[in-house]
Parts: sequence; C-alpha cells; structure tokens
Amino acid sequence: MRRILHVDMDAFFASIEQRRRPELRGKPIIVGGRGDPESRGVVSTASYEARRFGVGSGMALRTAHRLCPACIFLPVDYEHYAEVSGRIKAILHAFTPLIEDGGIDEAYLDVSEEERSPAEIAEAIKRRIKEATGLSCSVGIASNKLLAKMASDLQKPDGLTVITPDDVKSRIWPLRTRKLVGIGPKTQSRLEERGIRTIGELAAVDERTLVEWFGNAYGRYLYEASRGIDESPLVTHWEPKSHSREVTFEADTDDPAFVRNTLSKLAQRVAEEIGTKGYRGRSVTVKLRFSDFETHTRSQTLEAPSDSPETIKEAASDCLERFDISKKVRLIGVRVEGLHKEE
DNA sequence: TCTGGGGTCCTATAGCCT
DNA sequence: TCTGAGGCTATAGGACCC
Repeated sequence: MRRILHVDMDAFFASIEQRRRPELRGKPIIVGGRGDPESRGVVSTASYEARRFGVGSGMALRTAHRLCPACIFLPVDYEHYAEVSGRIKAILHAFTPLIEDGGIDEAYLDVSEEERSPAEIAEAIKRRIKEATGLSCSVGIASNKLLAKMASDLQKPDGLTVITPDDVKSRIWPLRTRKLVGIGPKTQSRLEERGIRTIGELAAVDERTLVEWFGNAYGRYLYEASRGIDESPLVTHWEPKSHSREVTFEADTDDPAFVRNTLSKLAQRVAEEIGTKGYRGRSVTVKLRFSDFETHTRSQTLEAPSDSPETIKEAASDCLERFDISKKVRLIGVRVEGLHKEE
C-alpha cells in the first residue's frame, strides 16, 4: 500500500501578509484583487478571523466588504507568495524527490519507500516549514492522493490527519458530496435533485447509473472516488499545455477600439511570455464575457506553431472579428494552446 | 447584486478520411 | 457509387481546481 502525504498551507496568502506585517496579526484580513473593496475582484484568501464574518474564497470583494466592513483588504502580491512557495517546495524536496506540485500552496509526497513513518515525516515537515517561514500547514496521510487531500482538509488549521481505507465509511461517507474532490456546485445540485446529499449516499449508487447520469469518465470517477479508490500516480514533472491572459474591465464597455486595443496588448504579452520560455503554440483562442456573464470563445489554428507576437495578434484579431458583439463586454482574454518547446 | 485569473480535462458536434 | 462505421482533428462550451 502506498503512503501519500498531502501538505496544504493554511490560509496561505492571508497568513503570509500577517507574518510580514505583525500589526495585521489577529485581525480579519482579506487578500484579493487590487485590495480595493469597491473595485471588481474576488477574495483569494480570507484570514480565519475574517471567515467568522462569513467571508470565503471566490466571493466578490464588494460582498465581502458588506459582510465585514471592518475587514482589512489587501492586494494579491503573487510574486511574493510564489517566492515563499518556492522555499516551502525546496523544504519538501529534502524529504523526497517524489513530489507532485498541487499549485502555489499545496503538494503531494510519496513516502512509501522512506524509513521513517509517514506521521514522523509529517511532523518534521510541519516543524521545518514553521521554522523557515513562520507559517502553519495541514497534512493528510493516506494510501492515495484523493484520501490524503481529504484528510488534510478534515482538521484545519495546523492539522495532521491519517485516513486508512477502513476509515472511509466513518469519516468520509458522512460528509456532504461537495467535499469530494471533483464535485463542484453544479454536480452537487444535480445530485441533490436526486436526493443524494452525502458521499455515502453517492457510494450507494451503482456504477452503471452514475455513468448514465454523468457520462463515462466522470461517472466512473464518482463511483470510485466515493469509495475512496484512487490509483492515480503522482505527476512529478509536467509541461504546460496552454498559456493565457485575460482582464475584466472595471466597467463593462461597448467601445470597439478599446476592446481591440486591450486584445492586442494581451496577445502581445502572451506571445512574449511563451517565447521567453522557449515555447511555440499551435492555436489561438479569444474569450469574451458579456455584461450578462455569458462567455463565448473563438479559436483559430495557426499555419505553423508560432511565438511571433505579430502572428498571434493577427490570429486573435481574426477571432475577435467572428464575434457578434451586441452586448457590452465585461472580460476579454487570449489563450495560446498546443504548446511545444522549440528545438 | 455579485460573480478574478490561470490552468486542466471532458464532452459534443462537425468535417474529413479510410 | 453508395452507405456506414470508426478514427482523427478542429472547434465550442462546461465543470472543476487553486
């Protein structure tokens, strides 16, 4: 049986801000957007003090401000958080090279071949991260990634939770379906329409039925995941498949020149960024979101993979021409897909 | 009234080819 | 030549993750 650790930083962005600005410690703070509760943006991370007011990730900053007028709003300083993240990942690499990066604030470690027990390793990791950064994390230990991740979520903050296959019935099945990795708000409500509210109730549905309801790949995934089954390996190295930049306008716009100009800048930026990293892309996609939040895309395959700003801007501009723009535009974005490293 | 930005993966459909 | 089955690619949209 494998031994997998999931390390998840507690309220990462907010905790970093409270570390570097001691006057913020113990206060309700919200990190998101440009840090202005009057402008468009969402909450990236709320400190535990702010969560008591009902503020949570993904919430509009304006809504968070209404719930908690006393909260302190800070802009996202992504570069700084990435630097802290890098130091934490370096610490983890000292324990094993078998690491899957799970984003800026989490990672999976396969410690199956280590001499020390997973719990000893987890304790040591928590101690080292605390010493080096002053930050706390929660660690889940299980026989696969799925259960390790759910375990790390069971006791937060500063938790250390072990889940064995025998624990699935008692500790996973009572949870709401939304807690299962891969179930978002849409699937949760589709399940509730059928009277399924807990992971245990989901596990009672046979595989054929789930495939009928949700299609082949997702139906099978739900069948296995609800039972705590997950054979997926750790992915220790991966190459990007796409790269994109998008902006939401501070106010919806119907100025075509402004939209075209913004698109050109985004395309220029995406081209430079992939080129700098030595990639070329095969296709270009333009995304528009209108004032009613309807989102549409148009894409075009290039004659040959490219990182040329001119080529990518031209393709993006052609895509934009194919839209019927009769509503105000809220967001515009450019994505380059099919990335390959040039020789 | 609100609903960011940067990704991944899956599904459906349509066209083309064998 | 017609018809159909599949495979493959391009395109558009949707759900989910941090």
